[in-house]
Formats: sequence, structure tokens, C-alpha cells
Amino acid sequence: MTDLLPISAFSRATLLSANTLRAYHESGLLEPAVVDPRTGYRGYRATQLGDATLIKQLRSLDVPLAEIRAVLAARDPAVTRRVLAAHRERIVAQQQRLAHILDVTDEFLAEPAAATPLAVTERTLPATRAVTLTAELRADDFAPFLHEAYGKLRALVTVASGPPGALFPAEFSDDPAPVTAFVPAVDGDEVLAGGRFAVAEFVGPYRSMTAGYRALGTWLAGAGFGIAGRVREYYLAGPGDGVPEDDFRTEICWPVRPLEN
Amino acid sequence: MTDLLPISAFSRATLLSANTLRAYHESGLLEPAVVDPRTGYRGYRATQLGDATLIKQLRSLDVPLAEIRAVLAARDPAVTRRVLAAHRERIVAQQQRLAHILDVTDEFLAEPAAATPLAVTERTLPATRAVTLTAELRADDFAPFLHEAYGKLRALVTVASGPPGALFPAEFSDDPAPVTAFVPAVDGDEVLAGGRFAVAEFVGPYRSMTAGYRALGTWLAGAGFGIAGRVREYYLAGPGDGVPEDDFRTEICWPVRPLEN
DNA sequence: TTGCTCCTCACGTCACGTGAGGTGGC
DNA sequence: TTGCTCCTCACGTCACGTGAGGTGGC
Repeated sequence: MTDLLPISAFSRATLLSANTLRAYHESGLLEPAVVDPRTGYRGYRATQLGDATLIKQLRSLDVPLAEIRAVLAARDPAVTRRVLAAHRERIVAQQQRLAHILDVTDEFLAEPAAATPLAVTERTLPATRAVTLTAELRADDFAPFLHEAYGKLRALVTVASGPPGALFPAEFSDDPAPVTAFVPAVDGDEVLAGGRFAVAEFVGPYRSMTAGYRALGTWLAGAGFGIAGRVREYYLAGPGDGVPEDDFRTEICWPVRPLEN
Repeated sequence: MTDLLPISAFSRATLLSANTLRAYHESGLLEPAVVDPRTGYRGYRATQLGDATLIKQLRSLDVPLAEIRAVLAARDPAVTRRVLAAHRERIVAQQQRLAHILDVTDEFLAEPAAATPLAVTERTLPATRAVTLTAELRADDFAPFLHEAYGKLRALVTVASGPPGALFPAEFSDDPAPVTAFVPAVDGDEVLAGGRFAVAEFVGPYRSMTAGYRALGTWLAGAGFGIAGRVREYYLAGPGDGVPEDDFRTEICWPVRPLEN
């Protein structure tokens, strides 16, 4: 009838730590059979081992203590079933969430640039004269157009006054949109407007840049921060500059409006 | 250059709560561009929106703040890839854990009695005379043997001195083990030993009982608490007592040794 | 001056783990 | 008396959410 187990023995038998047992006592989940009123020493009975190991099993399934409490209070298979069925649904929901997380993580792993933050600063650019070539194009046709355009523009420009660049639609879509290739030149017959720009420098191949670019464009547009016109890129180092793709440097400049907030 | 966003505007733009932004400030994850030294008011720049929304995206993937910090500090796709690859592994591990949890939960749902705690008490039983029938059997043969045995025993007993019962091996295994059916009777020629027992009353069909029984037996044996002999069952209400299966009542009695601990 | 914004604590969440500092049991 | 056990705080974990109580800005 006595035959009490001190917390150490009960802990060894159940593989629950003494601290955990104290916590279960305090929360009323598993009360020791006896508590010495003078010393506070806890005494457990072997007959409590069943409850203790059931708690341990359910915890290993992530069942919350509150629901284990309900199972223990009822000692009724019907209640156990209800609790476990509700728990099962939570677990399935967690699985679905993890599956989605894996999908998105895999997309990012395929294109780490999309999840790599660009350092963005603000800058005021002056109005600039340039020679330009413009076409109405879909996204897939941007690259070949630019390649061809710079060939033509270099033939027109004797002394470039800065690195070549281009103007793109602020948001990507599947519809054709105007793209302008330009080379700054003091005798250019077009004027690129000056103003305030958010500027990011991207290092790496153009292929990777698109991802980071699109992400930044999305938040700028989505956050309701007006983009005052087309986005400008300057090709500080690119093909023809004798550097490997990974060292291509591109400045991306969003024309920004002062905020109204 | 000024054009600072107060925390409310930055919060709306990023869909991060003001509290979360304050926490990110305090932890150094995302410092506001300006903090008024007198009022403590935070001022954010639109150029910080990219970092903020990246943090939000990575948090939605459960990436810990410490690793987001690393991504932000490096601004390097190679670092981003390493962090996400490590994160991916953690997520996969979580998925496997959840899959295991689902398996076990489903087993319990199929047999809720296995996860329903029995109320176990201790009791001292006196030595009892009984008539008995014993056979060496595998688990599958227990039930038909008992059914047949009670027919024979009732023919031998004029006045039973208690409910019928049986003795089983303490641990289940696939090997044959001795099973004894008994009916207590004052003129019985066998004596069931008395002693101390852990006693649980199970309510429900025998089919469900096995699960709870096995679970309790497992912890008793696994915890090193000596079971002094075979487990005894008393069929307080069973077939032939005119009650439905769900109201069958069975007492399960484990003979226990005083503990040495 | 009145609302509204923003501030800094401080505490709660969840289920324990990890000491610190002190006492009981043999 | 000496170790060893056991006790009760109290704090840390993780990433915030939720007040309380007070001040700044227009």
C-alpha cells in the first residue's frame, strides 16, 4: 500500500525527467499519490505508471497537454477517439503547410537570387542626353533586341558619356511593352529625365537578375509606392567588357515619387 | 532624401505589424533608417521595403530569424542557397516526423482503447480455491479455449464462490504459453495464490481490451517492475450475463512484487 | 486643446530545460 | 557529519501579440 516511488525512481521508470514530472504535478496533469506536507517530497505509485507512459506517448505525437488532460479525465475510448481525430486533422494541416514550404523553398533554391536581398539606396540622377532605340516587345524578346540595338547605337555614338542602359516596363506581364535601349552621349537627340531613383546594384548573370528584379518590382508596386515611369538599368560591366558572367554588374534604378503618406 | 515612413506606413506597406517591426529593430534584423533621439520615433525608407518583404517571405517558410540575419548580412546568392538548403533539410525531417505521428495516430484511432488510460488501483487478494483447466496455447487460441473450458468447469462446480477468471502469461509473444481457465469454488482442488495486485477494470468488448491490456503490460514489464507470475482476469460481466458487449466488465489483476528501489 | 500616433516596459504563449541556492534523509 | 536527493524559485527558449501607462505631433 505504501511502496511509494520517489521522483527519481518514477523518472527512471517512465523516462520522463524529474522537471517534467514536477511540471505535470503543478499543472494537475499527473498528481503524485502523496506529497509530504513538511518536505514537499513527491511520492508516486507504480499504478501511476500507466498514466505517465500514456502522457509520454501522446506527447511524442505532439498532442497538447490540455487534450491529454481531457483523455485522462474521461478514461473513455470515445473521448480518446475524438481528441485523436481532432489532433490528426491538425497534423494533416501541418503536413500541407510543410509541403507548401518545401515547394517554395525549392523554387528559391533553383533561383537563389530571388531570395537574396539587394542593397537599395536612393540617388538623384540628372537629366541625360542619349541616343536611343525603342521597340514594343514581349519579355522573351528583350535580350535579343538589346543585343542588336547596342550594335546599332555604338555605330552612331562617337564618345559615350556613360555606360549603356535600357528602360523597361515597371511591371512584368505577358503583353508586349515598350523597351528602350540607350547609350548616353552629349550629342544624343533624346533626353532621359532626371529625378529621384531607388538604385540597386546587381552582381551576377542576367539570367539570375530577373528573379531579384521581379521580386523588388513586385513589392514596390504592391506596396502602392508609385513608380514614376519605366525602370532603368545601367550595364556597368557586361558582355564585351571581358569579365565572366558572374561578375556582370548592373544598376537597377526605379524612378520614385515622393510618398504621400 | 528625407521622405521617411513612420512605422504605421511601413507596417501597412510590408504587412508586418508595428510590434514585429519593433522586435526586428531591437534584434538588429531590420534597423529603421532614422531613430529620433528625442522621441524614439522610428523612420523607415522605401528602399528598406525589399529587405522587409524578404524577411516576411522567409518567415512564412519558417526560416529562423538568425538565418534570415545571415542572408541579409551577406546579400550573396551563394549564402542564401546554403541557408535555404539547410532549412530544406530541417523541413524534410519535420515532414518525416509528422508522417510517423500520423501513422501512430491512425493506429490509435483504429483502437482507441490502446490510448485510453485505465484506472489502476492496488488491492490485496486472498488465496482462493477453484477448479481449473490449463492448456499450452498461442494467443489466437485463447478465446476458443476459454469458451470451451467454462462449459466444462460449470459442469463440475455446484456453487461458484466468485466470478470466473483466467490466468495469462504476463507478456504477449508468438510462442505457446500456459493459459488457465478457473471458476472459484470452495471445494475446488486448486489454490490460486493470494497477494498484492495492481487491478484495473476494463469496460467494453474483449476485442478492445487486448489493446489496453498489452499497453499496460508493456510498461509494467519495460519499467522493470516485477510481475510475480501470470496476469489474472476476472469476468465480472461477460457473454451469458445478458449484457451487450460494450458493457462487458473485466478486472485485470497484475501480481506485483514490492519494489526494491 | 483634442484625438491620434508612437513610445517603452512588462507579461503571456508552450512545454519544458537549466541553473542557483537551500534543505531533507540516511 | 558527509554526500546525495529533493525542494522551490527564477530565468531562458522562440517570435512575436497584447495590454498598460505615458508622451509626441498636428
